[in-house]
Amino acid sequence: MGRVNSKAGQSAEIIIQGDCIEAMNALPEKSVDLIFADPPYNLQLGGGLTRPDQSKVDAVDDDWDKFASFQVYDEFTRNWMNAARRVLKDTGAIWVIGSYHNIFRVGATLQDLGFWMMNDVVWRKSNPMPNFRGTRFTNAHETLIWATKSADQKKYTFNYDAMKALNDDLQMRSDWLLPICTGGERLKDGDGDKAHPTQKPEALLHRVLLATTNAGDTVLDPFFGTGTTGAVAKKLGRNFVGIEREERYIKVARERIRLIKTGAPEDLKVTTSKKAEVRIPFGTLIERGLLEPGAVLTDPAKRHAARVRADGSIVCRDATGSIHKIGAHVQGLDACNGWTFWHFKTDGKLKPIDILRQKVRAEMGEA
Amino acid sequence: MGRVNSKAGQSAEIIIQGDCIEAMNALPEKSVDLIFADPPYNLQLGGGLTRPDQSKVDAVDDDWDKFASFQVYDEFTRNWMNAARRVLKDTGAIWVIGSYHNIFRVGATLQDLGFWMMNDVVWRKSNPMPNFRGTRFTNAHETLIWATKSADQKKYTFNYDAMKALNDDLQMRSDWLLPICTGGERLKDGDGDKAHPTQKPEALLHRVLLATTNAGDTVLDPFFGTGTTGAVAKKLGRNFVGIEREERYIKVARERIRLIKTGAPEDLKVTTSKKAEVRIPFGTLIERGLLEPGAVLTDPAKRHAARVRADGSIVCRDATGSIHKIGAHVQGLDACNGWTFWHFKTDGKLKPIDILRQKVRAEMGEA
DNA sequence: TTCCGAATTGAATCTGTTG
DNA sequence: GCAACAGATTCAATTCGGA
Repeated sequence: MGRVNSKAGQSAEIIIQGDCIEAMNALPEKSVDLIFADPPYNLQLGGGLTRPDQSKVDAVDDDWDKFASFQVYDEFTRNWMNAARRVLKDTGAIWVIGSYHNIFRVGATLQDLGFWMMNDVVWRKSNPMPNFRGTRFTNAHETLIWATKSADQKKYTFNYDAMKALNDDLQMRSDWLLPICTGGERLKDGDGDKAHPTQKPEALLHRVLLATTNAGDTVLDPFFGTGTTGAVAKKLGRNFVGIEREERYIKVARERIRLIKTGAPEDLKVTTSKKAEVRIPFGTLIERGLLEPGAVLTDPAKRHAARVRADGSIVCRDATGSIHKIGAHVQGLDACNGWTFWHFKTDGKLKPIDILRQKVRAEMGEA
Repeated sequence: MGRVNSKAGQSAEIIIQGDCIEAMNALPEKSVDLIFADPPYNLQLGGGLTRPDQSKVDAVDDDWDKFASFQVYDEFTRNWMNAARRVLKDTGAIWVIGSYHNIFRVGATLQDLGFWMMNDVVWRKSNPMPNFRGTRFTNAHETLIWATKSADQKKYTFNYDAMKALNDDLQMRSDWLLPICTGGERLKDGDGDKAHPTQKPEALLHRVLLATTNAGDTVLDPFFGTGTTGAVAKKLGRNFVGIEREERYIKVARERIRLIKTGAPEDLKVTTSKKAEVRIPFGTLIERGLLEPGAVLTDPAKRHAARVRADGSIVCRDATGSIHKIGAHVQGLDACNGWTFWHFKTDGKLKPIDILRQKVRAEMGEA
């Protein structure tokens, strides 16, 4: 076990190689604001699975997902959660993600240890793997649990208005529709194979960190893998500590995070008060990486320019608000359809942001 | 405790008033096909919970009693689940619905008792109650767990094709979007207040029963409430046994169910899978003269050719065997469905031999 | 270069009957 | 109980290759 990467200064990025329990016990107590944990799911797969076209499904058969029994898994869970609890500030919170194989044990253990559940959140996958044999319902979601350190903890971070802004000025619900991690975001090893079997999408972490941390907070991920938590934390100006046992994952994570740029502080500010109404969640574009925080939008004639912030609000000179509100403001009008007014540059051409919305709609299928 | 309503004949509708554990223990073992359970999680409303030693549990909403209350709840859960397990047929299954307050304990207990999870299913509420104080995500879903009696249980009911038909010919996913129970469906008492605080929508039970029971099966609901399970079971031609402690809920349930009419048998038929159809050996086609010995079969691209022999085996170059074996062999695969792979020429066109099988099935159906 | 069809792939507790 | 074998079974998104 050893510290791999540590940077002093305004942004701490720490990756520790080793067992997560030992590593957490070596950290100062009550030192982190949020823990995001993606522990092994304890899948119990039978023989090989083939698709109808007889191709083979690449199973998660790694050693780190092998447990002898529920009892052994529960003990593992209690141990890492106790270590996590120690390093968590009293005002801190924890997120754990899992599937039906493990999430009920995870949830019960959280409660047993005194964590207090705020929500269970369902990640609905827009493109899950089908059930090839027609034996069950398509396993189309995973479950996240968000819990504070204790029941009597009244202070915790929840950026309610930022979530609302991200969701078209409707309260963010407990079910989130997001695609799984594929395409360019999916990290590959030298052979072109996936670098990690269970890489999570950045959009998921974006929402988690935006909702329950503030810029400058420290996020701990005890099952760091290829570093999605670190990548999004850096992008959003949060400090992070990642712990990972496998050197090969750390290597990938370091290179990945090296290339990430932190958004400018003014872009990372999130809405703290009510804003004008919007119809389509513009924030989804940022969450999904179609626009970066800090991206510049202009009108077709380039008379006005605005900067995009992480929660989907935009800034033009002194004014902050939705794409519609700011669009109306700069034109001196009462109303404006921001989707067609604001443009972004791609391939040297200005295009309305509405084409990005269409892209998202196409990807997400139903509303 | 007493039996309130029992009807002999083709459709059994039984409502039992009393404690669900005692009542289940009084039923014959291995007698029900499906259990649907909506257990209480608010221990105060659950009322009359007792510890194993029969001592009364007092108010459990104080922080100091959180751990004690989880233990008591787990004990309660183990007790009713064990009783449920006893009355369940070996081919039977159980559904349990809950929210984050109790579902993790319920799920872990199911696993501890040997039930085998098939899916966790998310009921997404299209019209959830908002979070008025803006302190959390809108609690917009509940979780259902579908589990069979044991891991090595190979036979269970899942009407895959019926679910697929219900979902526009796409596999039914594990997330279901349904409205909460309101309007005319919501039962009221004499004062116009809701008769039961957590009445479930019939649409939810409709999907559960259609997916995992057949007409004529017996469904048990140990927390019957105002009888949604019974109402839908009757509508769909399933027998049911409902157990409920409170007389006032039973009264409402009886009147409700009395008004329900069972659908006509032909309307209750659902789309079935090919697996359920009669098996036709390939040799039958030759026997019946639909293919002559010596007939030539090819794949759609005409890359491979095989000759049919009198006993239903086929020959391709040196290899002899079943249509499936040879189909797999020539493609270099482990398996192949010979019915759809091999084609024969008729009217100058290539057609899969599967249409001949369909012809035989149609003829057998008439006979 | 662009467009269209084919191929690939993702945290999966993934068959049933006969001999 | 195990081996052999029949034969049923997939959605969304991206990438690749040929026209």
